[in-house]
Amino acid sequence: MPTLRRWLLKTEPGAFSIDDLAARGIEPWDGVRNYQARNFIRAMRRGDAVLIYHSACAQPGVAGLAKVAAAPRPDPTQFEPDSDHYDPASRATDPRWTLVDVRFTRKLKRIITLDEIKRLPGLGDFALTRRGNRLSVLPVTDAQWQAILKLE
DNA sequence: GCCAACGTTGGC
DNA sequence: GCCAACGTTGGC
Repeated sequence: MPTLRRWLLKTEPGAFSIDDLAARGIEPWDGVRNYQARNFIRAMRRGDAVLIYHSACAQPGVAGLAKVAAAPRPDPTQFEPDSDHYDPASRATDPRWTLVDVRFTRKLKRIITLDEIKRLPGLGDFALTRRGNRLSVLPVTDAQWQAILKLE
């Protein structure tokens, strides 16, 4: 039995919020165009647990929980000329960008804010609270996961 | 809307 | 391969 891992996915709620994910059930997490984030996506496995994080909004923070619904697969939007995420340099024989399908688990009772998370002691090295943090997909340790959810 | 951080691009 | 310019992210 492989170890299930934990991740954090950012989304701008103005574009796609936890409520949108709740309504959709499963959503292909497309449009990630950063190599470090992509490499984390490629490391994901079906069943991995995910924190859904609202960014670039009035109250940045963790809004809900989800799971990786299936193994990573090529992001089809990279081949769609009309897509904002079109990448003319990507080849079908060797797709550059990858996505996972994300399944809604539940919405938190309240937003656990970035400010609260920053104040947590003992988080260790955490990409979310690192200076200049811009990664939209990042790993979460068991200890970080538990410390964050304990705030709910 | 501002701006710091930081990834990417492209001239050389 | 260097590095300045540029674009994007995201907190505030």
